[in-house]
Amino acid sequence: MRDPHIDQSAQTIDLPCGSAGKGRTDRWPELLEAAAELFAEKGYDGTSLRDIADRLGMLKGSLYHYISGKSDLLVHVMREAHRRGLRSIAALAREEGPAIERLEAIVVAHARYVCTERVFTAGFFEARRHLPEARAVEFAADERDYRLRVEALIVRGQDEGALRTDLDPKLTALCLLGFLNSLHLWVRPNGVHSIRRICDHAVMLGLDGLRRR
Amino acid sequence: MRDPHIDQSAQTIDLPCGSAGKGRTDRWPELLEAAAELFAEKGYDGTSLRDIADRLGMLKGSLYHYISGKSDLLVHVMREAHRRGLRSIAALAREEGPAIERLEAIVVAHARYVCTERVFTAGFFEARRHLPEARAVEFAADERDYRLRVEALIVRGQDEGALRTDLDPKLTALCLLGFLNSLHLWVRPNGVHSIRRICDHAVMLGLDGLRRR
DNA sequence: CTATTTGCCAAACGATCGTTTGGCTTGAGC
DNA sequence: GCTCAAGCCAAACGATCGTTTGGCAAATAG
Repeated sequence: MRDPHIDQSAQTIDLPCGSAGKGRTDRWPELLEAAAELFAEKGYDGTSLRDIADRLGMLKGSLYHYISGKSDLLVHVMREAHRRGLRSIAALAREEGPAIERLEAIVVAHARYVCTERVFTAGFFEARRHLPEARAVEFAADERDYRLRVEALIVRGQDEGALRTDLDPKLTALCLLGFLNSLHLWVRPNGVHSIRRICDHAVMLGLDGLRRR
Repeated sequence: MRDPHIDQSAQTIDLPCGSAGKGRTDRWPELLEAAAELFAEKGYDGTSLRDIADRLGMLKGSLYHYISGKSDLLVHVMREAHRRGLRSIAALAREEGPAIERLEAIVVAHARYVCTERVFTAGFFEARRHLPEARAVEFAADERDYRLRVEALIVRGQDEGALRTDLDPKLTALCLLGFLNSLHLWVRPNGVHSIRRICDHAVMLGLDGLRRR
């Protein structure tokens, strides 16, 4: 069986399917979206291949033309989530300028991504839970790198006099990122609060604090 | 089959088992702890009754002397989590005194509970996902009540001049509680950070903010 | 002592799971 | 027109799931 997805380089942003064909139907994007959506909604173990196939209007056995197995979808959901947001957000941590401004930009971008790409964010964390250790390391390095850069920004913010010095950089980074990564758990797609306001409040809670100055 | 658990009033703090017996083995607490632990670790659908029975050293069929079915465990895990912490934490929101002090007390107590009772907190949110709508309303009312009280405290804190007035009370309460409820996702039981320090940082992030004053 | 209940085992049930196989249909390339 | 691969259906596989049933051994009550 063909499997153009497994070996696809994580560096490219091309669709995992090597569809250079012209008029052929290729439902890989649909499959990926359906898998992420169902994983986010019902969990990995709670989603059967039949559920996914139903959403595409096909039988579960037919999915094996696109994937090598159910666990295969986990990796691709994570890669897609990774591709859609984490990489570009992490890039913000590498730019220059005052640390406090970089932190603000990161918080806003991270919050915006988690809120707008709710499905893939939830799918990402759901997938990570069920990924075997060997597969998880592929993404763990990037996450760790991202967290360390935020940590470094906090340290630099302290040195530059913008951030209070009585907090532990690592613990603070964990709190901040943990908070941002949990937004998708309660933010609702068509909720009463606009994403813009949610991002504003994320900055207020994360950086400014609630206390009056 | 007996089922002393289903009809047990949610008001008492007695163990769900009516074990007035003297020397009998009654492994209900073990069962509850094992279920919560496995649900938190592997998820509800990822945990089989055989997994739970194995941890107690018995066969899966034997569990039906304690429960009426697998979904039954969900309700009991949530009730236990509810009993252990949420009720006492919510009580803090009803006490008197300056709003800002009440908020601080709530944040500390909530963070401490989520960190110390990691298993039942994770089990609580895992259980809530898989609870049928009809069962979920039993707990939704308490959660909503708790959130509304935090909201009211934020409003009062604004009126008293302790909190900044440019934030939306409801959205802020959602952010704050969402942050606290997500601590269990990355806090590790025997991690390098003490619970005390984690609580301190939760207050810093949630109330004081990171910026230097 | 006997009678009854508790706690658990042993075995089986139907249902559903992920996965495999073989074949049909359609459209592209030569 | 022929060839070949893509895309999907149909049917089956063994494994595991939650659940039920019958029964045995020990402890309790009378």
